[in-house]
Order: sequence, then structure tokens, then C-alpha cells
Amino acid sequence: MGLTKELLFTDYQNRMALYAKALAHPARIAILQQLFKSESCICGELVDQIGLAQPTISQHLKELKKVNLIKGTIDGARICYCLNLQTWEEIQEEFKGLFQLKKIIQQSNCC
Amino acid sequence: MGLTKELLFTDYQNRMALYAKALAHPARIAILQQLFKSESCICGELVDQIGLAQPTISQHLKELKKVNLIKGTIDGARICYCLNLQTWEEIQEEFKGLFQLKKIIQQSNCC
DNA sequence: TTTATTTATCGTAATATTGCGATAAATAAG
DNA sequence: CTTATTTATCGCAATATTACGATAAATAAA
Repeated sequence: MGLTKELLFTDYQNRMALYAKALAHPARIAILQQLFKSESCICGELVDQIGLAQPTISQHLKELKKVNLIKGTIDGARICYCLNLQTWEEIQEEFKGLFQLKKIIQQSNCC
Repeated sequence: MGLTKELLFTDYQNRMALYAKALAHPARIAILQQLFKSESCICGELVDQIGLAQPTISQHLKELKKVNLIKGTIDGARICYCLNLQTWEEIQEEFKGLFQLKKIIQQSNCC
């Protein structure tokens, strides 16, 4: 991101930006979609389904874990990933908060 | 973003990622909040309200324009920015689509 | 124990983002 | 016309992201 001046911004602004950043790559959207779709959790199958190398997928999983959007549990040599529904709920609320403001506007503006 | 392999992903995944990327900086969240708050559109007042230099704000505005989240109209030497409500509605729907999948899940998973 | 299998991490190259000073471009004010 | 004012763009430095080969670490299988 370069040098982001976090101190200039509110907690809300920084938090929203971090959540958005976690979603800001098609591979991570794809991973989330897969975790939504599959009944059981997926591990290295993501590597096959998305066409990226294993270290790359692992790195994207790390990004999603960083904001607690997913969690992984060890299952033998494999690791089983799934969504962290609590965080998912939180993010949903945050985005709602941003989007709902829309209703107030009357488009009485210059543009 | 480094080298993103766009071709590997669906249009939806690429679109969601682009929208999320536009929101993935606290300054851009701050700009959107300002545009929400103010009745009239803001131009260079953003530079004063957010503590970043004028070229930096201009660049962030450009990012938001790139995904059509805002539009600007010329007002003399000034430029009046405001939200593009149509795009805002679209993004809201896209995010809803992603978030709503949540309800299906039964948490009958391994984690 | 030896050999697969699976995932994380390290290191590195290529590219993108962020921030800003300097400057251009366009209108407003004098 | 000359001088502000306002915003965009250029160019650059610092940092972040993305991708992947090589490799480590841990368990499973033989």
C-alpha cells in the first residue's frame, strides 16, 4: 500500500480499509466463494480449483486469516479451512453502515 | 497489486476485487464519508479536512472515479465532486450477493 | 525408518500503491 | 494583461503486493 498515514484516520476508516483490502483480490473472492459453496472445508483443493501455485494460495489464505475472515483447523497432514461467520457478520454490518448512508442523499447536488 | 492473473478469474470475482480495492484505503473511505455528509459537493476542502497533500487527494479521487463511485463537475476553477448513486447501488448489490450466501451455511463444518 | 503428501515459510523478481514536490492548465480576480 | 486560486499531472522515492521456486516442517503411508 505504500506509506499509509494511519494516524490521520479514524478507527472506523482504518478498519473498513483493512476489510476492503482483504477482499481486494479476485483469488481471495474465489477462495471465499469456494468456502461458501463446499459443505465440508477445503484445504489444498483450492490450489487445484484456482489456477495459482500452492505458495500463492497459502499466502492469500494468510491474508484472509489476518482479518479473521477464515479459520483453519489441523486435520492430519491437511488443514481444513472455513469461514469465520462471526467476523463475516461484523464486516457485513460495517459495509451496511457505509452503504445505508446513501438513503439520506437527495441528489440535490451539483452533479 | 503485483501481477494479478485476471484471466484465471470470473468477471464477478474481478469486479468485486476492483470495487473492494477502491475502498481499500482509509483516505478513500474518508472522502466517501465526506461526500455523504456534506449537502453540497466538496472540492479542495477535502485537502483541508483530510490531512494529506493536494496531489495525494487528487490521486485518491482519481481512483474513486476509475470505478465510477464518484463524479466531478467543473464549477469555474473548482471541481465539484459527488457520489455516483447508481454505481453505489450496484456495489451495494454486489456486496449483498457475497454476504447473503452466509445464511445457507449450517456451520456443520470441521472448524 | 524411509518415503510420500500436505501446507507454511523464505527469498526474490516483477509490479502496484502511496505520498508529495514541482509544475502545468484552466479559470477568477485585479 | 498580470496575478491569484484551484485542480490535475509528472516524476520520483519509499513501501506493499503478488507470484512462485525452493525448502522446511509435520503427519501419513509403506
